[in-house]
Amino acid sequence: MLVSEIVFPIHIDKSFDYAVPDALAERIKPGHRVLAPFGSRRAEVGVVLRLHDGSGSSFPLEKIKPLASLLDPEPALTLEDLALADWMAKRTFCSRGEAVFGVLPVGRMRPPKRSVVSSAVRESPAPYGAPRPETFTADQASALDRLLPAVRSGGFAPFLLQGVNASGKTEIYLHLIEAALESGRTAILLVPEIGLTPQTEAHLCARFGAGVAVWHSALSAGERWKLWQNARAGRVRVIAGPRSALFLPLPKPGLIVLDEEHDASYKNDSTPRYHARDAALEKGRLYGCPVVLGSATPSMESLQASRDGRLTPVRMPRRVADRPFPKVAIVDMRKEKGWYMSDALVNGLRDRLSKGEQSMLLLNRRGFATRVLCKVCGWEAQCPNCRVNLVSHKETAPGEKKDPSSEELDFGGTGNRFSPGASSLRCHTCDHREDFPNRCPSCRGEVVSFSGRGTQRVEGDLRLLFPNARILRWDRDTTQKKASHERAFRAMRSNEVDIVIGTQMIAQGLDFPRVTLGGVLDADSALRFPDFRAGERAFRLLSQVAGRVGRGDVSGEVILQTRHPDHYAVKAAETFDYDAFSENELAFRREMGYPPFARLASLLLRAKDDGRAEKSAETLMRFLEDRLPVGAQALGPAPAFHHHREGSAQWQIILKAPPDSFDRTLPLLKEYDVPAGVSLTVDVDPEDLA
DNA sequence: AGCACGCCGACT
DNA sequence: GTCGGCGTGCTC
Repeated sequence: MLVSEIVFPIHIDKSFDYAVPDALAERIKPGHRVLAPFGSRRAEVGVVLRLHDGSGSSFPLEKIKPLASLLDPEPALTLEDLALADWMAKRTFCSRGEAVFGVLPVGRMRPPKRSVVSSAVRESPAPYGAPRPETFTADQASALDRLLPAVRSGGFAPFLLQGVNASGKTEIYLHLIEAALESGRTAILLVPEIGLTPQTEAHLCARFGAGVAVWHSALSAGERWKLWQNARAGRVRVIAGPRSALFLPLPKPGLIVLDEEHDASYKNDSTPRYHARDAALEKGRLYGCPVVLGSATPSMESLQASRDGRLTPVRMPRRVADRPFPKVAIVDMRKEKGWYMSDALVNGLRDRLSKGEQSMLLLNRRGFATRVLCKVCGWEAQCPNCRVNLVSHKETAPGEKKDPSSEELDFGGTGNRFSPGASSLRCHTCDHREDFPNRCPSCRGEVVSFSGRGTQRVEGDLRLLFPNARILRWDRDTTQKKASHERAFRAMRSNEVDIVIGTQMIAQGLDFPRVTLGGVLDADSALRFPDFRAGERAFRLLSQVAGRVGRGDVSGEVILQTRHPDHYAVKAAETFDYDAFSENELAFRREMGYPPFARLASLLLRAKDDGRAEKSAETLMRFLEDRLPVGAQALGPAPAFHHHREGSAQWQIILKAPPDSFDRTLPLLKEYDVPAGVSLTVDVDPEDLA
């Protein structure tokens, strides 16, 4: 009897044996998607791991059921993909089934009834594509000398391309992609979640025309399916997209590029919690193709890997056209009396307005006021689920706007008058929403007040300060709709904006040549985060803002407002000195035993009842302490950063072990029985410790 | 992960 | 008296 070993996308680490009907026996292969009866479910999607004659089956053969059907004519996964899933299951501590479906972005989709006929993958090249440059800078030329031979000859080769902002990394990527295509292979370009700018897309289309596809997270199921089919049929030669684009089935991959490799969005935030950087390297190893990690400010992990010889370093230290770095001014806010905008910043804004140049302000908090409280009794608005501060948001009153489709890009004067009636309170952790209270819910007093400042409030202040300026707010609230990113981008490029105020998302990768002033309103916000990566994130944020400024012909200026002007991350950002920063940072990580000199796993125990969660964490702690290999530590248990979340309580244990013993530490968890009513989440190599 | 089976509270 | 809460146990 022919028996197939099937996995399902479920959290148990088991495979299930099914009999293969004779009609399928000839066609079925490992990697095939199948439909099979599973428990009470009539037809569940599973994937074939292997086929055997049944003699090795651990399940009584007389009890096995037959498969219902094959879902696709050909296997959805190659043997290499299955190997990649095996790697992922071990690496991220998930089940094989979860990993298999993790490397299959169309996993549970059913093929449409009518077969998908597809022509061009992508419409005509977009408008502002750059022509292929005739010459390269010296840095670009020497980088290509190192990278091109690896792409042309094929075979696994891992690189770290460290190029300062505006050193011309994108051009290197395009050139390498071209080389991969010329040798008859395909290329994958990974970008951060919000990092695929219309520019990059346009560059790719202009250069490679049809055959370029973009894997958006916003694609509909049908579009995903179609793109996946097109990729496997060989109609896609270049794919660009966020982390899951890595798993599109391009035949003969010849190059994987991971741009902004330091970016936290490469870590998948649900099971399987893989890091696309590690997965890309593993895929390159399995398929035999070069992998290029690019960044202006590499992660400490990749930097250390390049020092250990696990990545080949390639550096581009100079900006194109020897464009000068912007002048960076650090403003010590402890010496500023009064307002959150320093005189230097206000004067800078006024100056750019008079010259018709653009300014960009960064504040890492959206909404209006970050805290809402009662001045009489001290009550403070908190999320009922998460017990974190609720943030007030001004809502657009119905009827206030004539054209609802343009409401998120509002250049009109809504003013700064705060009207509680048109406000809501929102939880930024779980998205709980409620109305702004007219009276204090606790003491019925009328003086409900607010403090702290988000982008919405700054936007209002700017409108009061500069009534004639065209101001654009750019954050998650204003870019919820599909086209709004693109529209904001075009508004900036076509000079319809004088001042843009936004969160993180404006600091990344965008190229606005007219911006000559950058301001970071609160440079310390990243430093305050209780995490060992706080310094790294702060330095990167500051240098990213600086990198957005002065990209045109006019040189730029950056103002960093801080209360820690002497912090090494701030000092290093002042002089664009990644090397100085990373020396300090690596020394700190080594001393404290943090990554990259150790590996971490965050263990989260969650239960309805706080006491039960705590107790189970203590039990797990004792279990681990009795079994940990030398050098490994378990820290905690402590209330998790988000102690209360969606009605449950969470306790956390941090596992910490030197890289060589980490792999022996993790499997201990398999032997631990999680008590009833408690759930254990394991996040290996967490990007943040929450 | 789902989904069914199985034992205790507030409603027609 | 039922409808339904979610604890727990199983899926080839």
